Amino acid sequence: MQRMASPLPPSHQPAGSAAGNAAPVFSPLYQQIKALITRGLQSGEWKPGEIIPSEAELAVRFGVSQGTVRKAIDELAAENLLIRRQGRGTFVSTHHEEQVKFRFLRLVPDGEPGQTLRMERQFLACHRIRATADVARTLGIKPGDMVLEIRRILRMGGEPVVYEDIYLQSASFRGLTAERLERYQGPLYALFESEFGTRMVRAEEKIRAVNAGEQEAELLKVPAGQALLSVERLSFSYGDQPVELRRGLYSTAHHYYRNALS
Amino acid sequence: MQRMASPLPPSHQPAGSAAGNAAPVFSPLYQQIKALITRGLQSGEWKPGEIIPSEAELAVRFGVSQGTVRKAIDELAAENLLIRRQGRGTFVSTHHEEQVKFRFLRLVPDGEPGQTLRMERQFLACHRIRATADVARTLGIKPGDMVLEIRRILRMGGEPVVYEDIYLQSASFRGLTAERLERYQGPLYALFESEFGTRMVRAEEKIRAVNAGEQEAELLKVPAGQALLSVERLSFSYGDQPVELRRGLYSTAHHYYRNALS
DNA sequence: CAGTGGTCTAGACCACTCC
DNA sequence: GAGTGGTCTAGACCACTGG
Repeated sequence: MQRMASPLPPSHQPAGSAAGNAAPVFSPLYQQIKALITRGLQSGEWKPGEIIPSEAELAVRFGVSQGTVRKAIDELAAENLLIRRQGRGTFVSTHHEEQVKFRFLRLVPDGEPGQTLRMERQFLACHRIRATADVARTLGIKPGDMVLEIRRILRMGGEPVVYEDIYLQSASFRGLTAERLERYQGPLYALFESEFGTRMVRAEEKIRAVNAGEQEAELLKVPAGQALLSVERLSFSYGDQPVELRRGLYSTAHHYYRNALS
Repeated sequence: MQRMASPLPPSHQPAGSAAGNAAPVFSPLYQQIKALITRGLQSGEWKPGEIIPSEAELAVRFGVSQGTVRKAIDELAAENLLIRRQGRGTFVSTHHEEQVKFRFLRLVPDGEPGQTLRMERQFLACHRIRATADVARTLGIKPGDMVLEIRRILRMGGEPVVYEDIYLQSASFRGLTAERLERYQGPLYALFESEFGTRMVRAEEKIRAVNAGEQEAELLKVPAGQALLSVERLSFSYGDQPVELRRGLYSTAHHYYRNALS
C-alpha cells in the first residue's frame, strides 16, 4: 500500500521511496487503513459486538506494518467505533453494554451518587407518516417521504421524566412495530443495531428551555407553563449519515442534564 | 527511567530487563512522562501560549526514547493541555485563541451558519463575600472562607442572553476588581490565565430548565415565568482542582445550547 | 500455552516552518 | 538549511486472556 489520495492498490511501498512523479494530494497510510476498516464496519463485514481481525493479521492483509494498523485502530477506538481489550482482541462497539448507556443518556437523578435508576418506557405511538419539510431536511430525505414516528414517555422511579418524539427513515426500519418496541427490553439504539443494522455513532443536540403546553404538562404531570428542557437530537450512523431525529422534553424537577466540557 | 509506580529516578532502563525484585505496581513509562510534563505545566515552568522543549530534547532529559515522549504528548494534546504545530513545536494551550472559545461558550444564535456574534458584557457586581455552605463544598474550601463573586450579563447583538453568577476562590484572585474586569477585553478565562496563573482545563455542567423569577426576568428582558436554561458549571484547573463555580441563566428564545455526543 | 493488545526502542524519511 | 513534528517500519518484550 502506498501513500496516496483515495484509491488503494494493495501494493506495498516502503516509506522512503516515493513514487517517481508528484501526485496531487497524499493522505497518510494509517488514514487509508482507517477508512478501510470503517468501510468494513459500514458494510457489515464486522458487526457490533463482534471481534475484528488481529492487528498482525490486518497488517498482513493491508501490506503495512503493525504499528500503522495500530495507529488506525487507536483513532477508531478514540471515536468509540472500536473497543480494544487487552489479551482478547479488538471489538466493534455496541450499545449492548452497561458502560456505554450514559454516553447518550444524559439525565441524572438529583440524589448525588450511583443510584440504580430503573427506567420504564411507555410507547404512545408508532406509525408511518409523511415527513414534514423540516424533518425531511434534517434527515436528508425528500419532503413527503415516509418516516417512522415513535412517541414515548420515559419514567424513572415511577415519575414521568421524558416525553419524546422520534423520527426514523422508514426505509431503514421496515418491520418495526409498536409490539416489537414493547417486547424489547433495553435501549432503543441497541434494538436498532441488532435488528435493523443501523448503529448510532454520534449525535448533535440543540438544547433550549421551553414552557410546557397543556398536553405536554399533562403527560409529564407538571403544571402548565412549567419550564422544561427541550432537546433536539440528530443522530448519525457510520459515514456521518443522519438517521434519527429526536425531539424530547425533559422534566428537570428531580433530574439534571449532565455535560462535560473538555 | 524505569517502569515504576510513582517516584522517578532518572536512570535509563531498557524495556526488556525488569528490575530483579517484583515491585508492587507499575505504571507505563509514557504515563510517568505525562505526569512529569503536567507537573511542569502546573508549576508554571511552561506558561500558556509558550513553547515546550522539543520531543528529542525531552527524550534526552527524561532518558527515554522519542517515541515514548511522543505518546505522552499525544495524550496531553488529546486532553487539550498541549497543542502540536508541525514544523514549529509543541505549545501550551491557552484561552487566547479564537478557535478555543467555542469549547466553553456553547450558546449559538438560531440563524444557522457562522454568524459573527459580537458579544457585550456588563458587570453588575464584583465583591468578596463569605462562601455559603454549598458553594464552599463545591469549590472544596471551608464554609465561611472568602470567595470572589462576580455577577454579569452577556448580550449578543444588544439582546441580553446570559445572566451569570461566578464564584472564585478569593485567595487565587487577589487584585481582581470590577475596574480590571471592565478594562479587559476577551474571555474571562483568558484573563484568569494571563493575570492570575489559573488555567481552566475542563468543566462539568448540570443543566436544568427553570422559570424566570421577577428579578431574573427583568434583567434578561423576558416575561416572568419564562423558561430559562439553568447552567451550573464547575471548572477545574490542572490536577483536577476545582477553582470556579458558575451559575448561569440562559435565554434560549433566539439561541440554543449546542452539544455534541460522541 | 499460544495469541492478543500494550509498551518501548531505534532509526529512517517526509512535511512543514522559519531564518 | 536546520529544526520541528508527522509517518512508517522492524523488532523486542510485557501483561493479559483463554483454552
